[in-house]
Amino acid sequence: MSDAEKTRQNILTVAADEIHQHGFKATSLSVILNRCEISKGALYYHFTSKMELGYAVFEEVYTPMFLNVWHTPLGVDDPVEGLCDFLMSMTEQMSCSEVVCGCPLNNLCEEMANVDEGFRLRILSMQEQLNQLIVDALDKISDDLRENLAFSQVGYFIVATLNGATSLSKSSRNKTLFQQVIAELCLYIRALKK
Amino acid sequence: MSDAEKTRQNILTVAADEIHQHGFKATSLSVILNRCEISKGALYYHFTSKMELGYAVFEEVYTPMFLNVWHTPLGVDDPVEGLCDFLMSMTEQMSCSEVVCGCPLNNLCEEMANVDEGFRLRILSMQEQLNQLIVDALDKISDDLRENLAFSQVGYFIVATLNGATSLSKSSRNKTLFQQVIAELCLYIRALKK
DNA sequence: ATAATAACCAACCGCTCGGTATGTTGCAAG
DNA sequence: CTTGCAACATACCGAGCGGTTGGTTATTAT
Repeated sequence: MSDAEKTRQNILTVAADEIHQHGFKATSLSVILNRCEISKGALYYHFTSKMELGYAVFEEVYTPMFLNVWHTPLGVDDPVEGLCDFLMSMTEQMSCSEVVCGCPLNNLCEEMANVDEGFRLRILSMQEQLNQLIVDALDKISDDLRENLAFSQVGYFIVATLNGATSLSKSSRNKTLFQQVIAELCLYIRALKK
Repeated sequence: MSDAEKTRQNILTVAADEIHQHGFKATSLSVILNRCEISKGALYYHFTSKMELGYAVFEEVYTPMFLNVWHTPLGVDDPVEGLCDFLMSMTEQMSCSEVVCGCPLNNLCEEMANVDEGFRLRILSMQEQLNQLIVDALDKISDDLRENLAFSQVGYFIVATLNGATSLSKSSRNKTLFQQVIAELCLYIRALKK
């Protein structure tokens, strides 16, 4: 990797962390510059504006991260148990920053979806992809599931509840409420089976 | 009501709307001043800082609004049906601003819970009160409900899912996803009964 | 050897922000 | 009649923001 590419990747990594911690609007370019130990010229050489930097973070950091994180538990033989295991292990391995800062995708959705069309469409696409992962997984074992289930509806329900659960952990500053919601969510998911 | 009190109430109403639309940090005092047609001196006569204004909006506008909105559907003879009716009518009566701007409580939770302790504690208290309303309602008809239900857990689950649903409607800019999640939530709620 | 370009750096700009200090007005009590 | 305070208005401040401009350096092609 060339030096220039290293610089770019470093900016993306640091920016992703800052945006996760403080949101997009409250993220200061000068803080990113300080952490990367570069000048403003360097940043504006690689990105044309703060907005483009935000889009790049979304596409090159958040998107692959999310697809990867969800792909694994849904790819196993029994995605229902895969999902539940995944959710339960989330509550255990959840770092302090995740308890406090929430999910990057959900954060950006709350903050930016209604003020910037570029972010909105990227977020929407990501949500649809996640939902499709769930739908595909459920399709795979549809024989073991209850009749009359609307898979897409179920997928969005799961994603929505998970987002709401992270939101609750923000205000309580601990995992308890999150764990409770996840526990109830697992009950719901397991009840999808016949 | 004295003139001074009218001014104060007007500030609170306008600020509540601005905060709902743009979030707390992105809400500009000068915009509030313009909409209220008052000077900065007037605002700082009634409130000592932007933060105190935010707290006042939360306590004097949002809190009573939320308690009132939730109290009605949970107070009926069958709160399970009351809740479902309430949720379904929400999806119908949902105004454009609510689709786009989301729930004020959830917005503030996402934006402020991890950066300001004052907001965090107020939000947490509000969430606990809402949860208690649900728990009380379920207690009332516990004989008709399944055994081994953790009412508090169920309450937070419902609140979390609802929040996640509003989040989804932000990125899709229409009610469809919201309606789907709510429909699935109603299925879950009705399944609480024996 | 020189010219060109990629990859930066430092200084600065206009703007908006929350907040403050001081000035003004109307009414009510003495 | 005037004194005093509640209820504002006006003007200003420093800080931080995203973004721009004009260099500078190292590498590469000719």
